[in-house]
Amino acid sequence: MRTSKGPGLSRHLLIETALRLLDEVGLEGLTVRRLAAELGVQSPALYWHIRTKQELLDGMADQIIQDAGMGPPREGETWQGWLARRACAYRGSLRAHRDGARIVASATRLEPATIRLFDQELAAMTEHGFTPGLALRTITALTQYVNGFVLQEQAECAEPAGPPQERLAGLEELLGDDAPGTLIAAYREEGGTLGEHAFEHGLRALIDGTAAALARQGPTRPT
Amino acid sequence: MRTSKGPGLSRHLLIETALRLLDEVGLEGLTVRRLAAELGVQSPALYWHIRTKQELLDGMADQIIQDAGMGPPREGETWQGWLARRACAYRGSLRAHRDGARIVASATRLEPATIRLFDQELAAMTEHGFTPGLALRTITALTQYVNGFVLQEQAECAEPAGPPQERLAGLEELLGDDAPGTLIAAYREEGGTLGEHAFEHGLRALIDGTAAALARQGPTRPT
DNA sequence: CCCGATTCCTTAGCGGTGCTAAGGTGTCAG
DNA sequence: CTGACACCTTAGCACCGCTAAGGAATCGGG
Repeated sequence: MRTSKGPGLSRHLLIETALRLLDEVGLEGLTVRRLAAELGVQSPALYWHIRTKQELLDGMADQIIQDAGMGPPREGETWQGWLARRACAYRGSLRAHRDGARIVASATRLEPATIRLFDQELAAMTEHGFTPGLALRTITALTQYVNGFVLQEQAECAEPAGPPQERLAGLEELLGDDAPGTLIAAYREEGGTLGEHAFEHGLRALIDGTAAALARQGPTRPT
Repeated sequence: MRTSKGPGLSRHLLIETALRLLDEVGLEGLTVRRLAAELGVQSPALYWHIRTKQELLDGMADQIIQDAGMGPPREGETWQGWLARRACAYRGSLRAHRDGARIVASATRLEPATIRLFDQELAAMTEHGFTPGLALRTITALTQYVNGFVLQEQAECAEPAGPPQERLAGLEELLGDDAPGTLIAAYREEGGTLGEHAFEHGLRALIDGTAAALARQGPTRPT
């Protein structure tokens, strides 16, 4: 399989290939042997570049987070606009790979570079009047919200049932015919189960609520 | 091990025992063989009562959710107070079992009874002026927020590092000494990483933001 | 130029996993 | 008494993450 000399493999190549393979076979199908085959190599070869499979998953999670292209707000951007853009970019990055949210949620340790980026974001928020603690609480809440949301999104579309109509039909016979069926009405009102509407609702609520908390804590150094 | 006659096993007993075992050995240690041993039985015996391990996990998730004791608001309770109480109860139920959030997040299907309860909650919200869609968006956002939050909480306390101090020391050498270190300041300001403060921040923000959305959508039938 | 050290991959295999096939044993209806 | 059924056992398959040991290639120092 391999053509010439040189190291051939590398930690980064493992992560890149694993992310590509993930889209094909999903998290359950992503085994060390399968990844090795994809790289034209025997499975123990991978353990020269990673200590454990979890370390590979951590690397994949870090890559997904980095790919979101987050970071401090741009010049002239309000913190509200920045947080919204950041959350959407993060969600997009999670959704860019099959089971992306599960990968990130299962990560145990992130790269120092990622944590430093994180730190810069917090620092930027303090310049907008945030206390360090409030800044941390805010992005923690936002991050966990996005994680949970995409986790659910990807869990649903992984099920065999065709998302839009079949699920609704199943619901109708589930709830008694005489039941109020508010869930069904809600499904009809929304497009599918969740979707953009639900995400933006929670996102806007979190940001607006944070603005209120910011005003509450102490309107020092407004920007 | 088993003493007498009778079926001995049952789907419900499997789930109950699995939840107890989960607290001992964690999700990684929860294997079919281990659970069978706990029940004094050979592992294939379990497959008479469940079709697959995933079905067992689904049952466990459903049990965890049921144990939260959710449901429509009490008499005289504001919907804000109800949502807050509900979210806290849900979080408590997730945290009541080791890896509880991971169990619920990995669930693919819930019992009809649980979905009906869900439907009743939505119906109650419409009586407070919510549109079915807004009601669904709201509890979806809240649920996903709690899921993500507890997932992170339980992922952290599972790590070997002593949560309070060691983590902080590790951070200090991670970020350069000359860096602003807003993260460190935030950690100091908060107790630990996350905790009650951060959870309540997001919770309050979501509820307040929902109130704004409710007022925005149409102040019909206020209560 | 040779030779030991180092890097990177191979073959073989261990203990474990979820799950299935086939067979036994008890209970109970006819 | 007997057949049917519910429930559990023994045996084992295919796969998993990971380790031990060794071989081939490369490279720096004498």
